[in-house]
Amino acid sequence: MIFKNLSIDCVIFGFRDNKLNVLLWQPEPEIVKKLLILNDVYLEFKEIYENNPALKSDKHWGLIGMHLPVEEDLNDYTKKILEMATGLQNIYLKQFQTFGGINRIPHTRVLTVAYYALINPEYHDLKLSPVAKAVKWFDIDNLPDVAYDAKDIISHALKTLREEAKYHPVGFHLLPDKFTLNELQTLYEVILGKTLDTRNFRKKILNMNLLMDTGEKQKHVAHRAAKLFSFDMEMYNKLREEGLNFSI
Amino acid sequence: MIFKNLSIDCVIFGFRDNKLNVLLWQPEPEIVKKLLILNDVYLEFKEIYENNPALKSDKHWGLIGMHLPVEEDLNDYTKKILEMATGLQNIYLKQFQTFGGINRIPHTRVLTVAYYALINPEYHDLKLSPVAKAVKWFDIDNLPDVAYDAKDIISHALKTLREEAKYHPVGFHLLPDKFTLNELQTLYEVILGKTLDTRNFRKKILNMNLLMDTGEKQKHVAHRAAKLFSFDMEMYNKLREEGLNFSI
DNA sequence: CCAAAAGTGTTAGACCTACACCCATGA
DNA sequence: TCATGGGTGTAGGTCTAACACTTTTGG
Repeated sequence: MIFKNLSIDCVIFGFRDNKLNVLLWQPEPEIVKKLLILNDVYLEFKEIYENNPALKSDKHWGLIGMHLPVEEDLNDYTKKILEMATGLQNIYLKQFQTFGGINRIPHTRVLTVAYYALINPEYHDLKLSPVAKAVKWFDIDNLPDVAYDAKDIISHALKTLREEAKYHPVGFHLLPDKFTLNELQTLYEVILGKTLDTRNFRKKILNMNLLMDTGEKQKHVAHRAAKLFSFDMEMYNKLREEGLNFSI
Repeated sequence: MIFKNLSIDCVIFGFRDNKLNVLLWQPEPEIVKKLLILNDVYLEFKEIYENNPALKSDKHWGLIGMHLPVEEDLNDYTKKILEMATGLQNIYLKQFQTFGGINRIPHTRVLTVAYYALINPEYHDLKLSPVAKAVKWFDIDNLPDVAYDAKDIISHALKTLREEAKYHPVGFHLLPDKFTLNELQTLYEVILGKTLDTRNFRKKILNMNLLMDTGEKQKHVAHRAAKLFSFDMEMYNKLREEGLNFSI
């Protein structure tokens, strides 16, 4: 049994080509069917699906999400949805808002608990996901037509992420294990929406003792190769707890 | 019609006797009945009520909240609940988390959208509320027995409030319109859980240009009378947007 | 050797911290 | 006049902001 009036949506952020992207899906009938069978909720879901023509449109994309089964824990089930959609485990995930407007979805009343997730698209293996064919990254400044109030949800997620990134070192989840200082700087410029001074940025970051020099360097680049850093989990967890001021 | 598996809970914070307090209620049958009739949802609510013996206990207190009527907007309805419970309008209110654990409430599955509110107890008129007799302030470090997972919800609310207070000037909602710098300092000491240096606190606060000297002073106090300040709404809104570092 | 990005240091000003005494008031 | 809390200044250290050139690499 699922809650017909309660769904979960995930705004999955990734950092690609120096831009923030969001992972959206387009529910194709075959894929939806597969998903539903996997979850033993076919009939109920089918009803919801049939009653929502927008879900079948091939012009509209949607946030990755589902209705919550009655017997599932809210947070745990969201993790399952994410694993299914990305093939990744241990994703950074944050519940940020529950949307409960009256007319957000026509002809029915559904509340949506919204989460955002931060992943590194490099590690995201579309082939591992049963919904692979319908999943695609979109530049956050260039979203397609999107179902219902997904745009609101995305912009709210972005606002919350920006706020969080000011004071907590969350941005790292969007990078590969090894990254250059310039990649990190660009990421923060994109998240915070302003340009940063390179020298000051480096000083500040390195002073936090958050980064470890891996000893490796970039390879095959047509310019001086940059050092690769990874981040120190222990310090990361400490700074996450304490908070920090990143509003450079 | 109400959502039987979706409720709203409000953690209402007030600042009394130099301590953070929470407003809790004890649903007495008469009062519950009144509430239910007011909301035209008597029968459904009665069923929920009858099936939850904990709600009738006179040992347990609960957060102020109700199930959401299907035709009501989530945020708007929460405001209504608050107005009903406190007699106040325009309360500072923040949705901070939706609780969706499987066994949070025995024998039934209810998800709860939780909010916290900040009010100044001075202005809170119990007589204006239809649930007046059952409502009481409790010191946050000295809570009574509480229904279900209310303790979790309260401690989560407190954590979120602390986090918010570090970077946004929200504490002011807990004070009367006119207050002394020492009241403000004590409030921040309580919220942040540490003592602050008086001289440094004053310098920092006054430098923000957030406070206006009302020209008035305390009266009838057995010591030098302190200046009364109010705060500048314009600057307040600016600082709320921008964020600030209050982690003194 | 050229293009492209990596990497680096200094200075002036702002802000933070630590710290101790006199002042105004009512009882 | 005393008890109580209100109110103030300074100095040293740390952090921030602004700013331009040299280094390394592959093509």
